[in-house]
Amino acid sequence: MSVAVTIRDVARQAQVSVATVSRALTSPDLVRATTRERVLAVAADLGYQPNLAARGLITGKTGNIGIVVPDLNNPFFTGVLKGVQNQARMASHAVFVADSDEDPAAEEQLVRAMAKQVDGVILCSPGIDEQQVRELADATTLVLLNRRMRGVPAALMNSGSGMRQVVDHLVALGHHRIAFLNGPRTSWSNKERRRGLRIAVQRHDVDLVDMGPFPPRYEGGLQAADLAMAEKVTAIVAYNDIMALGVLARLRDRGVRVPEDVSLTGFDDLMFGALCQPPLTTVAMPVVPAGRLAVDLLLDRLANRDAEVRQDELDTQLIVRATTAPPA
Amino acid sequence: MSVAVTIRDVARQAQVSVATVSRALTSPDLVRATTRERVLAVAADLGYQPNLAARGLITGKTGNIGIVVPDLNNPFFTGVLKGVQNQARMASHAVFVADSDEDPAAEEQLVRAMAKQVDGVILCSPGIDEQQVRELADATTLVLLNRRMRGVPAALMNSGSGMRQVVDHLVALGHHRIAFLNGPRTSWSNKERRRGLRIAVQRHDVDLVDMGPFPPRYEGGLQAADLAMAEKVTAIVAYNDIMALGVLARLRDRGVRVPEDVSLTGFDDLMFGALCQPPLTTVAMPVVPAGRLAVDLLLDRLANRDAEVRQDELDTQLIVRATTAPPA
DNA sequence: ACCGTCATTGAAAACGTTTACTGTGTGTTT
DNA sequence: AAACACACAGTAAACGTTTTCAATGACGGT
Repeated sequence: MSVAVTIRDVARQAQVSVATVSRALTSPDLVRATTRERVLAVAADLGYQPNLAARGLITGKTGNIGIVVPDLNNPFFTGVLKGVQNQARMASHAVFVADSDEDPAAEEQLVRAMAKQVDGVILCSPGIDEQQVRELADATTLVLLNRRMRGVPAALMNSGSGMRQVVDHLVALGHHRIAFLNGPRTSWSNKERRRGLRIAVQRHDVDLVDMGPFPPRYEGGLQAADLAMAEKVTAIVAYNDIMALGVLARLRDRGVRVPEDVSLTGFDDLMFGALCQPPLTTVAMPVVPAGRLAVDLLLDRLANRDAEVRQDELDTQLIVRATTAPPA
Repeated sequence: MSVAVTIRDVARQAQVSVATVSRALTSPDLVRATTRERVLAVAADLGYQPNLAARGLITGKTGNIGIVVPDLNNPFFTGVLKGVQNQARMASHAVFVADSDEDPAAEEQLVRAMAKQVDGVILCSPGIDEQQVRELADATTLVLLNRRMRGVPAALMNSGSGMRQVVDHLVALGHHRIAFLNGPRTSWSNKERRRGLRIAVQRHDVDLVDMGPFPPRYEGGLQAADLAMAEKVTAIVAYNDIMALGVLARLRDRGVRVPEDVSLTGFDDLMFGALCQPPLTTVAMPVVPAGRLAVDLLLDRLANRDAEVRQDELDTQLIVRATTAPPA
């Protein structure tokens, strides 16, 4: 455990005042070149790293950003986290992460706890209610991810467009009766996907069977599969990949062939969709870019607090693999 | 954006000195009950939250812990992260996370950058070399995850025991010639798994074909599958689940049936191993508990710096699913 | 009545920075 | 030659806490 080297140590060894050291490091143009170099050399030599806490105390900026997600085991959120991490590093910011275990109450508390230690927080919370989000936006600088709300900056993914691509694809294959397996009704994502789907469907001659809600997990898919088959649909659009995998497993157990007997699509493009058999047709969500974008929006907002509120939308992309085909 | 309320505001409103407020919050028994209550009431009323940075400045403790992982997209590490997050929250610590993108150089730099802002860091770094880890251990309080090193606390998972269970299982099924597909040679995990395998194999009459190294990913499995089949083995033990999935896909494409023609095992028990077809026999790593344990070890060490170095080991568990069967 | 103990509080120093404010000297303009 | 601007560097105040030290008063024992 090496003892901490402070700005004072550097100052002494470089024969200057602490102010000069500080300036040499943070506003180089304020000190003469020769002095600056001497200071920097000493600093490097001693392995000096400024104490961010002390700096933050006076500047009011911590150089940290926070992100709270509902579940770190969900690849969707870790993708986002990866993007956040990455972009934050580029801007030499550190990242606080908190996992709420899908508990909206915890989410609110976590954001508040973070608020003191970060310049702003990125909130991935499909569940928490609008009123509370607004209060949080008051308490700290907030950026929402994959959720739109008036007056709050947001990094969005255009799932409507993804759903349109799905429908166009299925219709082109000749499907006329399609089931949608809803995820949680209250989730912003589900609303968006459902909305996109309905709009897309209206442009074609297609029956949409709106089913659920189901838990957005493997088990939800197992349960939904039989219900969907009973509706005599020729294609099933699942709320997300994990559910689709559940559907796939249940259909296989029942001897229903995919895509020969029924087509199936997922949403999110989690890695294992590509690895399973047959590989899953799905919509790729730009999660990592979205994480990046969220950081940009946050930093942007911090830089000039009274610019217009940006809500940027990233495009999604249909990935056609092997679970979709013309109906029998 | 609410203005920050400081300890001074509380002091003024409660008609006491700042010292008393501080005491009321951090060492309640030092102030008279009636005063304490008044202070606490005012604090709650104003929504006062102490500024951790300022506190840290004087106490030397930040109340934060850091974790650096090679890849946030790898479920193994996010499992650990989840455990860390969880346990840290219990101890009211916040968590810094950094993703090194598998770059050992970045890992070192990230740990150093974190060092100033955290009380200690948990390092999940199979790759970084021992000398550097030692230097880092000097710079901050370090706990290693899934890697053993003299003098450094570590949260370990007993992969040796997992490998023994795999071998016993395969031998019981009647296998005599088994391939092991190595992951990266330098990785501590690979060494451990390989060591466990070799020891287990010696107790039986079994030929072990030691192959690789292969990249520990899907593509590595694709590549390894053909090589392993050429060795006329009846069972393949892959370094991890992702590789095993690659093997599975390649074998299916070649028309080799699993488990009828060849048995296959993975390692890690990532979720999708259970979801694929056929479900993968593998070894479950207690990743979340390991994350928890790491936090405990870290906090322990911080509490009394000169206690003995703990290196605790968690048990692994063979999960028999459908990719293993008696040889043809 | 005096002394010592103890509980309770306040004043002020410290933590490691940044940043106004001040003070030098140098060069340029008149 | 005087005046002035300016580049550079130092002094000290601030940021929001915790903690040492000292002060006050109450109380019990002699």
